[in-house]
Amino acid sequence: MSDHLIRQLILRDRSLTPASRHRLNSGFGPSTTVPAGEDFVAKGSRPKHCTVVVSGWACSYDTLPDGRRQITAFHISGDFVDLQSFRLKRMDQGVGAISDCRIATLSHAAILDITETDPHLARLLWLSSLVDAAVLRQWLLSSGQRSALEHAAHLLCELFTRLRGVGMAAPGESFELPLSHADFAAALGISTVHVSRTLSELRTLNLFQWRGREAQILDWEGLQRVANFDPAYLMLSDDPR
Amino acid sequence: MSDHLIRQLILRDRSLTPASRHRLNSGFGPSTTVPAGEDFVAKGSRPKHCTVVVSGWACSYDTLPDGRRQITAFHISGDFVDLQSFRLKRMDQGVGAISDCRIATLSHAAILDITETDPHLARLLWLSSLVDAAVLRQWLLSSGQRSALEHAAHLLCELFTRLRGVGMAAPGESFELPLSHADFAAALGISTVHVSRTLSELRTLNLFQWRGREAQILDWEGLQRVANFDPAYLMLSDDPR
DNA sequence: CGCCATATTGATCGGGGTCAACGGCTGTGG
DNA sequence: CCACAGCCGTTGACCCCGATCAATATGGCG
Repeated sequence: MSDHLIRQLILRDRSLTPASRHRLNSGFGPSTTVPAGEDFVAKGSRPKHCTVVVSGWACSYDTLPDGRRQITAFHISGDFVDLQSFRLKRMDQGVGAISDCRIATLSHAAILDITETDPHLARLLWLSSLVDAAVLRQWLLSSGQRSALEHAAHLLCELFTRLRGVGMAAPGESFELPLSHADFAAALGISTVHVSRTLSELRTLNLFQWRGREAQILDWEGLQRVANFDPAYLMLSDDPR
Repeated sequence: MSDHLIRQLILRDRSLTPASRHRLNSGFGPSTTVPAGEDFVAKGSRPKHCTVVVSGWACSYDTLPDGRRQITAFHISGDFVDLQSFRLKRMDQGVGAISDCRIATLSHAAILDITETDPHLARLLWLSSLVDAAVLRQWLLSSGQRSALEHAAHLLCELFTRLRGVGMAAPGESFELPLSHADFAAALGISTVHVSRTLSELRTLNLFQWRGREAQILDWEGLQRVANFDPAYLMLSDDPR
């Protein structure tokens, strides 16, 4: 179990005690691997545990009967992919691997026990699901009000900020973005053709470039300005403001 | 304090004890009134309590600097409007009254105490925020993939089902829908002009009609079919399935 | 090397936006 | 009791962002 989960939690609450950290870590089973493209949580299932991404990229998605597909979240190293399953019981969406992934699970029984005996840690898990919801609200704002260019820029700002939170990206450097244009399109709610045109516009504006699995932000200030991005909702920095 | 909040919680967990119910209820301050159109939770504020709608309709929304506005949730009687403020501290959106509202508040201190000493009730509050997130995922799916007609139908199905949950709507009867077309448009992410056209199409299809504040579903099965609506995500029925 | 996925580019189409004029309701003051 | 204002909803005309269709690169991999 990599420590990216703990690292994210500490970014959100410095007062997490070593005892709680250890307790959380020791609750996980051994990590397993999932090949790219394979689902590891099925829509409609009733999981008995919650899953964390240890390495690689995954996404949550929902589909309409005729095949239209909406990605509702991207999950990177250290993210819970289905914390909601602890209480919702039945998955209202599927979760699949985008790249080859390693994943680890924490049983619902263990989480129940945390809520009974470690309220501080329990509140932190609750916070984690609240941040997921805050991200969803931003996606909804983007989907409803932002243009394709603004929407793409905003999503890239979000992903970069989150990757930075677990040390997988740094300002000025390129970072790994193992998505296909089809994934990106399913997250933005636009066609793959328009993804291609939108990315080429971002490149033309000297804001962002992406070739294969390697992406790079060329103008961080400019990209945030286009997107109207404010990272506060991600709760990944300690500055109290 | 009306009992719609408790009613909703019990729909989601029958095992809520009378002691917990009483404890929750007695934590609320006296209810106050808010006139239609007025905001009662400001974006960027740091609330010290969470607010519940006792009667009337409210909405959460976010705006872009140039004025584009996205409603992210409608709140009816018995709904928490900002449960996330308990942990997120800073509101990432505003909440305003759509019709004249009565509201009541529960201090963060009281919620903190609940998490320390009544884990069962705490889990139920957590569930409540998880259902809010499930609703958001449906809104995102609608916004990204459904046509305006499907999207409108889906939102109407959601609202009707939730109103029924608190006894404010019944199959075959008309119900109060105190929204303007502008509100509806800001929730769907379309223009008011297109709201008008879309509603007129629903009327033409004999699915739904709405005049002034009074709305009526003409064909519940048909409306759900157009919307591809499955109420399971709202967690408002007890059937275990 | 050749295959199949994925990405790009061009041409055309269409859902929904924008602009504008009009109609209907409600409230307020004369 | 009417006049009129203001807001909200409706309808028509036209426009544009992004969808769709189609042809053409590109590239990872057996």
